[in-house]
Amino acid sequence: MVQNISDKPRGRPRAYDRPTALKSMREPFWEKGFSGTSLDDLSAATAMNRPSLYNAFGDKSAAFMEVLEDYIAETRALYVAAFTADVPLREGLRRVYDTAIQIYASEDGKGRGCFMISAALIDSLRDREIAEVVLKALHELDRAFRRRLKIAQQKGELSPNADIDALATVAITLNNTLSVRMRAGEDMATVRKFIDQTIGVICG
Amino acid sequence: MVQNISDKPRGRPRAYDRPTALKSMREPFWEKGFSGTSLDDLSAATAMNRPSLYNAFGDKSAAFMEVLEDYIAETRALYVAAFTADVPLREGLRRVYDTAIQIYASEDGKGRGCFMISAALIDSLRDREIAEVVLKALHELDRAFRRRLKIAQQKGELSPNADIDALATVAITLNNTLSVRMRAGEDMATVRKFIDQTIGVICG
DNA sequence: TATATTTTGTACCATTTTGCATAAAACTCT
DNA sequence: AGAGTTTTATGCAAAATGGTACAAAATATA
Repeated sequence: MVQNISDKPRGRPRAYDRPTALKSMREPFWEKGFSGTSLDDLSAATAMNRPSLYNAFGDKSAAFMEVLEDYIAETRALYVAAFTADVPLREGLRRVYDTAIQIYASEDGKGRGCFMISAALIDSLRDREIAEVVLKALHELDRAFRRRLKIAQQKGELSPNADIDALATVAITLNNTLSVRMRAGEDMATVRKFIDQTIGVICG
Repeated sequence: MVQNISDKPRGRPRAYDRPTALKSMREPFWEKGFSGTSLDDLSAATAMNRPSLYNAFGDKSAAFMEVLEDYIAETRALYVAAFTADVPLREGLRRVYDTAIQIYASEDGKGRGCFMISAALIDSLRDREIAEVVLKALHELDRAFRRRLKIAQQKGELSPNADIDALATVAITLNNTLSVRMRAGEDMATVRKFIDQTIGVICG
């Protein structure tokens, strides 16, 4: 018997929206990391009380993993849009890095970096699953950069002799560095200069 | 009146060596971060009891700052040695990255990344002083890369037309990325490939 | 309206954590 | 040897934290 999604469930209706709560938990985790975030922080961020949190997401560790995976899924879509835009390579790369910058900056303008790199990796030694999920997502981005440069080469935007994988590595390392620098509070002029310089090296 | 360093102090002698204790505290902080490390962890790592820790380093926050600054001072010396070696650029860059890899790998072979990037930056939003210290140290490394490439250009190892600052940025972003990837458990073959590829792009 | 069901809100418990108080220990100086 | 000084060791108090029990609230169904 399949549960009809439109059936209203039996008991008291939930006061929270699960996807919204996930995004709300992202904030304290992003700012303070797993260990630095208390259940009270999560409770305050989501406006849910503790038992509801447990019922919805399990313990703190499970909640963090789900927030991490939700972040990856959400940002993947943003990156894909930038990577698949049918524009010249220079403009394409710029869109990818603009996407990164937008993700890595919090709404108040303060940089906080990539959630994976800035907030999740600290626990990669304690929790192997975190390391695996993050590494897999990083590799997915790596492949996207390589694909993008290969397409550019096929279109004649890059020399047929160019070492595409090596240039992709240059593009990849910038992306990881953007996270590090924005979390460290690097001024945006420097960040943009890094981007311009790297695109210059890649596109010649 | 200047205190004679050879004078034995008056009371019960310390059972710990301050610099050694600093390095011991580095381990749990590196692995678990500031929030994830308890005073019991520090006590166990240093074999000092709590009151001695307080007397020697102040509270946990002050201890972390001192560990961070000690790490920066120690690794600075290692990097300087690599940067100032009188060898061809390719070899010089390789030595710098070999230094980084050695620092970023723990003794049991598991990668843990740069202490600043992997362990300190998570608290950069909470503690502005951490952000400032880390950013300053990153900039110092940035300048070292630029200087090294400038020297190579003067020696004719790089084209007079080459955009040295742009190439330095490529070198810099690899270094930051090495930390990220090693913390994420990237396999060393991939890490070394990143290095080879980046050196290839810089040195042509 | 009564009952079953699910969520919410309050309160609570056990553990961990930070920080400190106090006395014993180990040393120097007189 | 005795007094003075500094560190160590034990232990404790207050607060924070993770997790849960339980009754009240809100809904669908009979």
